[in-house]
Amino acid sequence: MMMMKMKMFASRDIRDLHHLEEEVQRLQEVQERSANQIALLQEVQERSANQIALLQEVQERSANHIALLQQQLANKTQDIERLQAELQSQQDYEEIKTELRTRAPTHTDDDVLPAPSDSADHDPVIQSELRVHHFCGKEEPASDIPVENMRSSSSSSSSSSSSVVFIKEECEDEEEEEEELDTSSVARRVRETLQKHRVGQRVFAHCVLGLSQGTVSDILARPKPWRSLTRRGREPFLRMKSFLADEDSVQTLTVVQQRLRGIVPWARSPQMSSDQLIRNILDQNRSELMDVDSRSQRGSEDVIRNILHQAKHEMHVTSEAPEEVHHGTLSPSVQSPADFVQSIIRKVKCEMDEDTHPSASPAPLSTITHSFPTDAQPRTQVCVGSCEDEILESLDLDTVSITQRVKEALVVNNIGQRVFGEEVLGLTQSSVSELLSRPKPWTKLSLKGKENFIRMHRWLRDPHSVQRLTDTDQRARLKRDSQRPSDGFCLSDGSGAFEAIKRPRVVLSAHEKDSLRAAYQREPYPSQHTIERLAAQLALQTSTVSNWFYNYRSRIRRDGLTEPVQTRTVRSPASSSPVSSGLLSIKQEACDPEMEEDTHQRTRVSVAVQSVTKAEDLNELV
DNA sequence: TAACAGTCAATACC
DNA sequence: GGTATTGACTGTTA
Repeated sequence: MMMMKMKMFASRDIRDLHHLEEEVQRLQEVQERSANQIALLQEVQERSANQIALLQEVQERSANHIALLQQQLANKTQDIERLQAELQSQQDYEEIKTELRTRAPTHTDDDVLPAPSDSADHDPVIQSELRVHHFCGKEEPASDIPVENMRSSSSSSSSSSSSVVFIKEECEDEEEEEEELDTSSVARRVRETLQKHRVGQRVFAHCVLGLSQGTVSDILARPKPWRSLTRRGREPFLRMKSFLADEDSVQTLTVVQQRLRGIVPWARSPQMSSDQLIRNILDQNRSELMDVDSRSQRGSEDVIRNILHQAKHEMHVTSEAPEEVHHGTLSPSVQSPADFVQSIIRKVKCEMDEDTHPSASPAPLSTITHSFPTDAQPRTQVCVGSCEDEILESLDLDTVSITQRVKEALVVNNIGQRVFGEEVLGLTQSSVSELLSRPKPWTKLSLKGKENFIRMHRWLRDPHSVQRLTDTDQRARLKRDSQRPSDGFCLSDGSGAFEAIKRPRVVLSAHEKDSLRAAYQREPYPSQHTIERLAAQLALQTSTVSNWFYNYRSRIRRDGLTEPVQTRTVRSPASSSPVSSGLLSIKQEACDPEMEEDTHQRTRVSVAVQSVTKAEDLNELV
């Protein structure tokens, strides 16, 4: 009995002991957690202190920028006043006009250029320059047919190509397309002609083919065989053929080139492009509006009239160049003259409002982001002047952090990349996808590339941005649902005029890609001969091969620059790719952009990624 | 003027 | 249906 009682006590003691041990363990855990929390709090406190210090620094920088801006604006105003005085003193306008006309003896300005506006007497310099810009800029004119022998009816140039000035009657002879052209010969002859007459590819590209210089360079350097060209691809060669057949066309192009090189040399520096001229006009508008503000609306009517006047000039340019006129751009979607003029005034005023009230937004970003509209035309870039360039250069955003936060916000709020892209960045879903998954370091971005991150940054800072986007998304969904045709297909305008002829997308096979990759390893910058040989071997078009090399190099570089994830895949050193100055503490070989999924061919290496979060990162401040 | 950066559209993928 | 990829394109840069 005694023994049994002792055993009972013993077992109770053991249980108590276990309980005590568990209690102690729990207490230790609690203690540990508390210690961690204290450490965390200290860290947060420390970080907050740093942020406050940085905020002060940024505020200081802001103040400096504002002072700089004010100084530069004052300087500009003085310059403009001086220039206006000089312009008024110009007495040789008629002489200059005469001289301009005599530059093209067989084709008068009135032939070459669109009808002058009702304000032709405004500014001879701007007039002349705008005319040249108009003539040679990228455009889709319905009636911009400059030279007599270039004339085609406005109705005949309703196709995608603009200029196409040297084709007398486009597609008037359908049978011509049946005739096989020696594209190499045509390209060679065009190259020789351009060289002989010292006409640049840019002028030729815009005025004759309605294409960009880069595209024309490619066409001339690597003409595809006639038989492998699509109808669309044959068009430039037909135009080139007509161009070669018409001596007047060559002469006219020479005149155009000369005009671009040397027209009214006293009006601008040799480096100044027509685009810059338009930019200057907008800068001038801005200064004038600043005058309006600062002088209590004194003379406001004159200023506004002047702006309207200049806007009309721009409209003259852009209405026939609906794509984009750089810098002084206006959205192609702006259709009516009234809208056009209003948009200029609105945007310039908007800029001025923000410039003149810098204190409304303390962060330096506020002084530049006003250039990026919040409406549905985000690609429109107005007046990115030298001041803003300077500010942009001084910024240093953490692109990885921005994209991560944007991605989180989109996921949490169930917002799609498509909506975000269209509403916030003015980009397509695919571009957003690329941007978010592979953000380049800030320092490696061009000015244009930085814009996207500034927009995202601003979007993140805006407390109402998510709600707005959610609303927009819902409205878009409702609209889509209500407009969705029952049969899933409809013509855009009933006439089928806008029905695009879809070109089948080239999809390279695994074998073709392997061959191209192997070729890249041997020769990252293949010669023309190599490209042709590869194209022949793989039965591909030369442009496909060269495009593949361009894209491959580009994406190799991109993947060398961007590494947002903690783990990445790399290939053997033998297939190394160019790497850039590093944000990565351990810089690995850039992975093959087209081998991303092919884990069997690579080793997976964990890479410690150095935190790219810089202390001065503005993101930390918001 | 060749190469590049940025982008789009088609399409593959999940 | 949303996202990622990629061939092709345009405008810019060196």
